[in-house]
Amino acid sequence: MKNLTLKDIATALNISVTTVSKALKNYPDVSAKTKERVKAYAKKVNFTPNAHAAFLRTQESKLIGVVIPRLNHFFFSNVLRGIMKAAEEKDYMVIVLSSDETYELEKKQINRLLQQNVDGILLSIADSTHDTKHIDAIIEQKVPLIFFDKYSKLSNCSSIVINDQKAAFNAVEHLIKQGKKNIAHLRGPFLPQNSIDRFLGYRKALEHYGLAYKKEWVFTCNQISNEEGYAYTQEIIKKHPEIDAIFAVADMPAVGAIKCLNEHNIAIPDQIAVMGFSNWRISNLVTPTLSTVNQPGIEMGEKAFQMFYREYQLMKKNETVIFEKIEVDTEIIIRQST
Amino acid sequence: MKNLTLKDIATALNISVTTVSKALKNYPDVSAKTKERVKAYAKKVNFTPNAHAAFLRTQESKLIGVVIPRLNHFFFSNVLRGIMKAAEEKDYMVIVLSSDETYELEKKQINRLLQQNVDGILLSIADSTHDTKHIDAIIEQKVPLIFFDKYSKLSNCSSIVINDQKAAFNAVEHLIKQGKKNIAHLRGPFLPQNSIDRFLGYRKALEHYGLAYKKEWVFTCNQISNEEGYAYTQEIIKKHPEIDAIFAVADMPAVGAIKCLNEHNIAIPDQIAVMGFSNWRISNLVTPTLSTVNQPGIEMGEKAFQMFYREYQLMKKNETVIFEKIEVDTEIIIRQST
DNA sequence: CTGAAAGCGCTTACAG
DNA sequence: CTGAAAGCGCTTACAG
Repeated sequence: MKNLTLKDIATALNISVTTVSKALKNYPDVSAKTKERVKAYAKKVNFTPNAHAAFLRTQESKLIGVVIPRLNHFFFSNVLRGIMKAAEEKDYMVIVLSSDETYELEKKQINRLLQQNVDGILLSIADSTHDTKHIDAIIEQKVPLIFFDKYSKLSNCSSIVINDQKAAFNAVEHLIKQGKKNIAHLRGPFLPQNSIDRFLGYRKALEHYGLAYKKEWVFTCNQISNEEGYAYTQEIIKKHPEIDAIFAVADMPAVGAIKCLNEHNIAIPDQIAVMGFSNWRISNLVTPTLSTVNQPGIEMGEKAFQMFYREYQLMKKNETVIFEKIEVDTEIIIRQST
Repeated sequence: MKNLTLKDIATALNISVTTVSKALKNYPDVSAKTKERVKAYAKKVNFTPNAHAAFLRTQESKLIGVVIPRLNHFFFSNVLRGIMKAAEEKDYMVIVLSSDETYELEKKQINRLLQQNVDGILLSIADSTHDTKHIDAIIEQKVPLIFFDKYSKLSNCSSIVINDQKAAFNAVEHLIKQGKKNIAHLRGPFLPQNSIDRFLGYRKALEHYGLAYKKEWVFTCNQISNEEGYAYTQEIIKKHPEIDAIFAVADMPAVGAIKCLNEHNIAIPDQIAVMGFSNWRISNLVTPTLSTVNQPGIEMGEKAFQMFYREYQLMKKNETVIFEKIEVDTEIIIRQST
């Protein structure tokens, strides 16, 4: 069964293509009777307009592109779910591409999306992205661009992020209020803003509550893996017996820390409390369950799409777009480890 | 900066649109010199052809659609990664849609993809899908369709799956070889073929090794959750002290089982061994680490795309397509819990 | 209220 | 080797 066209319908009903097109789009200058005939027939033969042909005229593809650093990552999967859900409501479809955290691939994927004439691009930039020419190209082409989670401060467009600094501050504050005084930090690598911000939030909380900050208590997890969390915790036990709490940049290192503490029969949280970040599913499955910071990925995804949609509508009307910087609220999840 | 067209290039170089088009596509009947000029210029101005206009002529969108039951599911994320990776190599992009395990949404998403003129559809059907009219529509429109993981036996197309029955057989066989004799099964719900097959594999292994099958030892996890695993394990401890091993339909219930056994200080695997299924990341993070069956999601995704690509190429040449049923090998991962 | 015609940006059969 | 022209399937300004 070949795909039907307007022409097929026009021929079948013995009217013009113009009228068919107008009838299907509810133009006011078509008689109710004709509209009814056309619509009934279109439905009967299950007609769907050719999206590509329509694009050529309307310049609207009803497609957006999403570029994420990695796909099988719980947080990004959630963001993607949110995006897809919101897109669905506006009858948009989503092309998903991964940058694998590399600058080169990110650049390539953006070019592919522009070539495909997506109506907008939602991007979470790769850790290794060091310049923004490819990003500026999007903006120059007047394609709405929304950053989510990881963004470039240099680019002139909207973004939706969580306030990592504040979230980390709150997490560490919680540890302090539990009576902890010597708090170690398993931080992330130096490049993505997130891990810098979480580190800064950690420092600020210590400062705010008059606690010591010692750089020997900060350990860098370049892979953000549980293995690193495990290894550093071993080091902490051996060399820093004064430490009574660990705040990790993410749940994986925190899970590694818990594993290590369990194996050494160190009481969690009494001897050492552990706080994660992200609220991955696993945080609720380890023993003891892990206190963490919830990052509302689905909500972020939904809002990111809505931001695109708003800007796109304005752009179509040639109205000026004022860019937004939205911060989504995080939430401390208190479980057994603190 | 407006998008450039062939015409812009033609004007700039003072040659015809035809020649520009041919030069860019390396037609043999264009002089090397002209080709070079055109290509150099196109590169300089960063020209990319309009995909929609090209489609109108070629009927090739370089887009495939993927419909999965749910997105933030470790296995499907992996499949998607594999699909995207293989697609990338052939310069395809992937539209991802979720059916949320519902028949209605699955139907709708397929229609949307057909309307978008994707070159092919990769589908893992929803648990609740009970008829296949929407699927037949794909086949009728001569759009290559590949089932992955969850498929409908009724539809005439290719599929790539794991042999759940065999995988489950091997998993249970492993428990038996560890000396276990009274093996319980936390099975999945009744609808998806996977959970039926895993159950059948379990029964076959018992039968093959002359062990008792008792239906009181089989528990249905409708949500495939760790809570169910936990609750059923509690029941097992109380009412079926003879049970010395648990084989779960998936890792989550197995993790719940481990948690329950840990809390009751029941030695794993000496008193009760636990075997999961899927090799989710968590299986390596619980204590004791969970033995499980690895489902090679990435590989399945890559192959699924390649199957589509092969069929699509044949179809373009009007050659007959012989459908394939591919089974991807699973692998038993032995860790501390068995 | 209806329809003929132009045009979106490509590709390709055909002519020269 | 180059180019004029038709056509893919729509939308919409314009004429009647």
